[in-house]
Amino acid sequence: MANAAAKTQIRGPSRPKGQETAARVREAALKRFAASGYAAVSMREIAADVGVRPGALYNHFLTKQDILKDLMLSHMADLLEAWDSCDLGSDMDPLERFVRFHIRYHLEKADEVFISYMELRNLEPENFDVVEAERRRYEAILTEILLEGAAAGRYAVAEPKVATRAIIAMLTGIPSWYRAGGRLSKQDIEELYLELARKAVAPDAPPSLTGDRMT
Amino acid sequence: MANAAAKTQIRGPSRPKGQETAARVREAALKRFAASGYAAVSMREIAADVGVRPGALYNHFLTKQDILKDLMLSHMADLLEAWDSCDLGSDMDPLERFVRFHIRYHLEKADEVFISYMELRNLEPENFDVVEAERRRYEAILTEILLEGAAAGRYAVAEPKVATRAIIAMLTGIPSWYRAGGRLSKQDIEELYLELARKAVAPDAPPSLTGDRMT
Amino acid sequence: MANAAAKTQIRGPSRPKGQETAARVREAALKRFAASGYAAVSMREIAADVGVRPGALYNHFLTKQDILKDLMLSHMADLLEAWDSCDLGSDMDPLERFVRFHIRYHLEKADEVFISYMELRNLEPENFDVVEAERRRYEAILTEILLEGAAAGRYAVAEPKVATRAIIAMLTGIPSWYRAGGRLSKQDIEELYLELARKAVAPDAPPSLTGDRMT
Amino acid sequence: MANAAAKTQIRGPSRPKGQETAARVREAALKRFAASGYAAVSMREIAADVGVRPGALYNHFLTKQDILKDLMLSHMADLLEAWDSCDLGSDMDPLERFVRFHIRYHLEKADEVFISYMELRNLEPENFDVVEAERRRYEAILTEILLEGAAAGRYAVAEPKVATRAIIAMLTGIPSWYRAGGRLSKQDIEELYLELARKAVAPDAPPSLTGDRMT
DNA sequence: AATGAATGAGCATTCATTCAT
DNA sequence: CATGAATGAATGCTCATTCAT
Repeated sequence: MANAAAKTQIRGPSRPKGQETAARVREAALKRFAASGYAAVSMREIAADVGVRPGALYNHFLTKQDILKDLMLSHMADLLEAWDSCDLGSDMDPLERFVRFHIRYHLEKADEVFISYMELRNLEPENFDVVEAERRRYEAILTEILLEGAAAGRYAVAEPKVATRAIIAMLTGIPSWYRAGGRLSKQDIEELYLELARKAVAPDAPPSLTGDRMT
Repeated sequence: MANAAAKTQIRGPSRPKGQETAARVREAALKRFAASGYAAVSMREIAADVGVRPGALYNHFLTKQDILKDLMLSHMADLLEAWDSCDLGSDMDPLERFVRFHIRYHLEKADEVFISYMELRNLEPENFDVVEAERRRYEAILTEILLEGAAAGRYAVAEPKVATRAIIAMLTGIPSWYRAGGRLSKQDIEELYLELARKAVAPDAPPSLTGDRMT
Repeated sequence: MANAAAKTQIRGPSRPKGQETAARVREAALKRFAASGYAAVSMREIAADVGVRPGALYNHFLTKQDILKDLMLSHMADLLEAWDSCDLGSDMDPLERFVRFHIRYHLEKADEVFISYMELRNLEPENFDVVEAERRRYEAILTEILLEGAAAGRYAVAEPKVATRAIIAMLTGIPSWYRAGGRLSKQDIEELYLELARKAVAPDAPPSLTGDRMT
Repeated sequence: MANAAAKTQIRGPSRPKGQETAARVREAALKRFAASGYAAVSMREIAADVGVRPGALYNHFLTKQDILKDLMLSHMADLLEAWDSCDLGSDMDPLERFVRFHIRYHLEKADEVFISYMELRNLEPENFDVVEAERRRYEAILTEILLEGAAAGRYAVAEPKVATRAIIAMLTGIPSWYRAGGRLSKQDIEELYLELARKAVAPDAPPSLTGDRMT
């Protein structure tokens, strides 16, 4: 967790009120931004959600932009940290591991993911650059997996960077249509997308009948 | 062309001034909405781009919402119409045809495509429903292709609807990173994504012949 | 008159409403700024005085600062113009002419004068510089009078610039205590200050009894 | 020293911390008020200058208005007290003594003097009345000097109260343009203004002897 | 078809001040 | 004495929209 909220307990619970409020602001803003978009959300609405007067928000965030920045930066940090401490079996095929991790994380943190894509253009350039750098770091993880796998002959990818973007776009689209309680469970979706991704980069299927593939 | 403008073109160039203005409004709004988002764009900005006072916009569109609706509805109509009159060889494999069409169209109409994804939530429910219906019609085209291809044994897709969304998400992500003049040409990209899509739904290497693979 | 209001009649009374409103805004702002100070006056108050909603003010002035700038710049321009077209007998002693003009003008335009002194620090640097330049031009008029008079032996001034500031400060103080209907009429005040100013720069009184002054 | 701080100094340095803070608040407020005007200065700014949080100011002053009142009342008291204990030779001509005292005091306490003129209108009526009374007391000093001098034939003043205001306005204008290190030293200015003031109220050259002037 | 002026609601933000800790 | 958090009101300004001209 890279949330600013994490700093709460430094000096014990001496002044927990403000930290709680800040956390509730983050929470309310996240939902509102995801639902209506940054520009369409007013500080008044966030304040009302939190149960506080608008002016009080400024005890916790300098500006509205600062709330967005906080949400997006901590989301990216959380994502990378979550991958680093991903507890999916390390014996699993790396692509499978990445796909399963990505789907699970993106379904769990749908709002964070959504605004991190939708609100990029509302970030001030400096913050935009930070988020972009983190995004590239995340993509690099998959690119590296593809490169290594290709070198080992497990995958066939002409352009690992392109394949990276293609797979990530494919997976990231899931939360936009997945609805809990639908026909397909998260498990089902995970398996289906895993197969699509795996096949997309699979070594070329032997021209059907050529048994000479043991090279 | 499904642009509202087209609908009144019937009587020749009798009233070219207003039509022209309306077209310039559409053009300006399209660029602004794509760049900053519907909520962040003001009628004043659009008017300034067009070279007209804000009030004049209301001679051409009832409301700001109406401009968005016009752009999104006509985009969806244009997209479906473009598919219907797609001139890619009808002897081409249907999936290949769809992929090539989709990539070309989405790279050519990047702004329209972008806002049709980003601004869905800013559409009033009624307009939203129309756009959604069109989108489903478009997706149904690919789903149908996959179903038919699967029936013919050309593709293997466990869940054609899921595969549809996966492929479309994959392809639609292209304009977000493609830059003209980059290392890869549109042609290159088309081939790369075509291969990814094709393999993703390729029939599993016939189990009979894969016993010699490193299971 | 250098007031923007003067531009009103360019194209006949075709759109007189806006010009009238702008004039009323200037008038209301002038009184409020003089009474309470620029920083303490709200756009809402001005709008209420004018009988208009706050937003309407922005059809006539870009910002609150712009109103202040308009008032101060046009005051300085008016002042210099008034001096140029001053109809006090040109046969009058120049100092007398300046003193009478200054007192009359400053008693007539008390509010404008007041804010032009009090609100200098609330002007943005660029506008401040303009006003300061005008003020120096105005002071230069008196300095020139003193210099010429001294050269002609009519006045004795060791430092014309210092004497200028001294006299102007003395005269400009009048509106801060003068109240119409008081014991002294404007006429009285004019004569009294004229005498003080005249004597202040009078050639040194001959050490009382030395009749040798005909040099 | 008439500072409110002085009034609680009775028990020695028993509580130096609070006294120090109050003094620093006064100091910071003085500079800010002089630079930007009372209305344009926020308690937050003062607090920041002092190195304290806004709420802490209220341990030393009841309100923002109270700080202004404190500064202005103590300035007027200090001014009168300084005159009373003025150490300029008592054999000096009283007008000269007043002029020299006034210039020196006003150049030394430029900020205090400045706000005591500029912020009068921001004083609540009660405090305003007190300051006005003190100001009249101060002016009365010069009026008395002129009256006595006139009675003794040393000066000629038709209206001592008018002359008082004229001279004080003249002298008080100095700090608005004087800059240390300029061409004229404080000494120079003192002499120049002294001469102007002296001559302004000088007895008319005895009419009997002025027949030879260029009437 | 376009303008200039207006509206009424809303915006992000700041303010002086309070008060429990 | 100082703090951090809050309030309630206000601030300058922008907005989509209307409408007489």
